[in-house]
Amino acid sequence: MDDTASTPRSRAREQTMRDIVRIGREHLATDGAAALSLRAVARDLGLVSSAVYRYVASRDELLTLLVVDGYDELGDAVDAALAGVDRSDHAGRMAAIGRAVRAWGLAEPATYALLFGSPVPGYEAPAEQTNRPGTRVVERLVEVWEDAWQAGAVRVDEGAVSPRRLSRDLARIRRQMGLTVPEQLVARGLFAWAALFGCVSWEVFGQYGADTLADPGDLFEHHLAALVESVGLR
Amino acid sequence: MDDTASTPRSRAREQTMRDIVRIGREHLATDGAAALSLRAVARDLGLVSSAVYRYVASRDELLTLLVVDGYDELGDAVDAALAGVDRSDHAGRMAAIGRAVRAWGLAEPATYALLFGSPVPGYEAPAEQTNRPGTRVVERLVEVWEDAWQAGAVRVDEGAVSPRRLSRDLARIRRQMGLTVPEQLVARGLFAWAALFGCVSWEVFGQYGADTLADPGDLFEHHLAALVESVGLR
DNA sequence: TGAAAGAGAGAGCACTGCTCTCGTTCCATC
DNA sequence: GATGGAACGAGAGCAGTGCTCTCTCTTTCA
Repeated sequence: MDDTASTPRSRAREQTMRDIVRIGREHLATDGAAALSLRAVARDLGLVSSAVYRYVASRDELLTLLVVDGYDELGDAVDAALAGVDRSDHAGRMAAIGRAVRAWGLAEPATYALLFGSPVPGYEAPAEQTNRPGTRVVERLVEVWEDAWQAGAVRVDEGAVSPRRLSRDLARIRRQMGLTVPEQLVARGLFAWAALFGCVSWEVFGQYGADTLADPGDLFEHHLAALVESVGLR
Repeated sequence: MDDTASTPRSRAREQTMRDIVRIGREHLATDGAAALSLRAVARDLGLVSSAVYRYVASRDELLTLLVVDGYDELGDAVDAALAGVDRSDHAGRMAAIGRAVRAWGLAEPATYALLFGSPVPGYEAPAEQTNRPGTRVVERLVEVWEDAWQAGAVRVDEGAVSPRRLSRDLARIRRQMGLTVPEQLVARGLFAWAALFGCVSWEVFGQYGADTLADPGDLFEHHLAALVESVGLR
């Protein structure tokens, strides 16, 4: 709590920081990451462009703020969705995560694109700020699979994965995350993770084409079934 | 053949157009789509910026040229990969398509991002120019599944897909493409299509993290097995 | 109370996409 | 074969961008 050290100036500063992120998100939503302009944010803020550099060192740093903000919002959405599903309903929990990701991606396509679309050229999200919020979703997925495994609700080969090089990597991941699931399930989990976001991206980015599907949500439910099946949940 | 109507000027024009696309691709590869600058292309071409507007109406039109060029190169890569696989080896053909997409994506990440990553804000690829080259890969995939189905090499539910709204869409797609495969396989095909590109995007866009895997190609082979399985190929 | 730090304004640099005008060069048609 | 028109390249210019530097004024804290 540094409320104790709060002066009028420091409070004003925090408010301005919040405003910058808020306005930045609005611009991101309307114009996309490539067109995100510090000058335009400054204008909306009623400041001259140079003044915002008191708060944000560069355009890239603003992007980082928006990345962290986006990951957190997505993480919160997933957590909220999971709150309504029984812990023993593993397939239901996995589907809930998928639906939450899809719903958030469709609601915030620009932020979704910033997080999961093309990397912004010349910009690398600083790992120390984005790693933790950025792994919230996959952590939840892993939790579901681990729960399901321990409940005996996963049908999967238990043999080692080939080649040995991959098997070593999967074993290390297992160890680092403290999992009891077999290597095969780690591999299938990585597949389901990438495939889930592939399905969502395909829809958010409009790859299906405009008039192909009456309601893409119907197809997504079908995709979810395939994803649940791919990790062997029953 | 409009070689007959070829004048020195028209030939020079065609050469300049080719140069613009070539230099544009170089800039795309080094700086990404967002940083693609007509002025920089003009400089490399030895022209003043306004002169390139004689050839390309706008930055967006240059993007369209690069999109078409990219789709065609990817399509050629997939066709070349398929040429080496026996027509009756359906799983092998599907895997070959996947490997070709992955290899091309890793070799041309900027163009891959332009085609399959975040949409460029304010830019919509004109369907009449990009539709045909843009559907070459999925057409090949569909061919493989259709072949496999007709050879009795697919294990899939034959019942109608629910809900009825989705079933109607899938039936229409079946009809429009002249397929004999059941609706369930169309749905699974759409899943495999999106999931395949999800797996490739995850790798090209660096979502796995830098030091997670010794050779991501090993994991991709595992992903391919899951994809083949997801459409019921045997 | 006075020095230090924070905040905003404004000018400026190099860059962008794009438009307009101006001579020059080529080419098809009379 | 001359000629009018189209194509071409250059250059200036507009409005925008990220970012830096300097200047002034205000707040904070010792």
